[in-house]
Amino acid sequence: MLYSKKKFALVDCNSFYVSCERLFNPSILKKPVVVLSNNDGCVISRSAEAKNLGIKMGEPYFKVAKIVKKNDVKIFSTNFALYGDISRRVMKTLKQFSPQMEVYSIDEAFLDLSSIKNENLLEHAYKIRKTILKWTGIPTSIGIATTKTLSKAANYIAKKEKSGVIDFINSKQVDNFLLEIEINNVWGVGRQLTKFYIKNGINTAYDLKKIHNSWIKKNTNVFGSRTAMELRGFPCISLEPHEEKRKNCCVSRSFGKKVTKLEELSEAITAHSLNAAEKIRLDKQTVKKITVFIRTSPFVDKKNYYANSKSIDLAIKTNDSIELIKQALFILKNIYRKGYKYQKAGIILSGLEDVNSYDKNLFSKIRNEIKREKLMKAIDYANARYGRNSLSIAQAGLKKIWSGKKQHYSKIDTASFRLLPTVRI
DNA sequence: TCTGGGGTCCTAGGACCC
DNA sequence: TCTGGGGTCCTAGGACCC
Repeated sequence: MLYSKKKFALVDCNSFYVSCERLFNPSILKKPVVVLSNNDGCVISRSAEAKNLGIKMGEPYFKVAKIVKKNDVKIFSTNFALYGDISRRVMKTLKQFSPQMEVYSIDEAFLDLSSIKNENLLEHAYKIRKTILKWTGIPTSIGIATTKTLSKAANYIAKKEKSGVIDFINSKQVDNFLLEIEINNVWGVGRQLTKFYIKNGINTAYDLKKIHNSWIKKNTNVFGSRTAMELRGFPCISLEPHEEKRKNCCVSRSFGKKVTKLEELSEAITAHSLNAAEKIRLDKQTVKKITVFIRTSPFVDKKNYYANSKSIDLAIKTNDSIELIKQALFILKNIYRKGYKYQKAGIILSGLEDVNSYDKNLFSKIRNEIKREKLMKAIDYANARYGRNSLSIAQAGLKKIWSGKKQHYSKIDTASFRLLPTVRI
């Protein structure tokens, strides 16, 4: 045998962000609900009822405002602290069903079910769904197959089934299911590949499965041929159970209203630098390279579009907020141009490394290094204890006129007693 | 008026070396 | 001053994911 038969399950939470909001707000249970991205910009999660109204994923809010109003669609701004917390509960529960598990995103995970007998797979999946729903309140869909790509495909079909589970391993109609999946909904096929495939008459997952391997190899990259092989049942992508530390860390936001002044951009970049520094300290990492970028809106006034970014390689790796801010503001001054209406700014920390590999060298410029480390620890502690940005630095600004809109925030914080819902009897 | 944010991986091309 | 082939490493940009 060329390979060992694996069995994968992809467990995916249904309309995850919406489901999280529903947990604390039963009045929106059977109603159309959407969750908006930062700054209330785009739709990033939709309930089944909202999908049926024709509201599309990723659509700008202002384009669906009419439908929203007409159908009394309930709107929520993002509450990532809440979604992250619920996600951890779901993953913890899932882990009981297979220690070999890969948390793939905030709302989905691959499980290795190779040890389960074929005839028991369905029953096992139902049990997983039932337990997750009972313990966390979150509805899920499960797809089972011999490769990750096929389990994604099975999951896609499962989302439309009442049972919420599709098992390709025991099914004789896999090809029929694959015919139902448009090529752009295949895992690993994005916008560019979709265009190319459709031009060549490949319109469904089934078409991609049936196309000659030599053609795929000649015309696409390794990604393309991997996807096609996986659709045929040859595993090319393995389970990655270890949670690896991130290699880059980006913090960026678009502004609530357009920003023109360097001072305002500086405030935003300072705030983003603080958040990024805190994130990498939490992971016990240091950074080698800082990039700062700013841009105007790519949608309005295209003639006056301006976007720029620059990087600095640090002489010495650090995770010190004050040092990072200093460098970031230096870059910002360098790329800032007067007379533009800026829409977004951000900072990227790359070349992240573990603190242990932290090597002090001759160019160390941070004086009182021990003191500064203690200061950073104090800031991190205060912000963990009293909420993000409880302790900041003055440079980040207090008014924050650049900060985004959050008009429909649910104000649920599972880590705060103050915000617990009250029950009146 | 209003168009998200945070990641990973691959690839082509340049710099450098022998 | 000119000549060639072949290798590695790094980086920026693109494509993809949720």
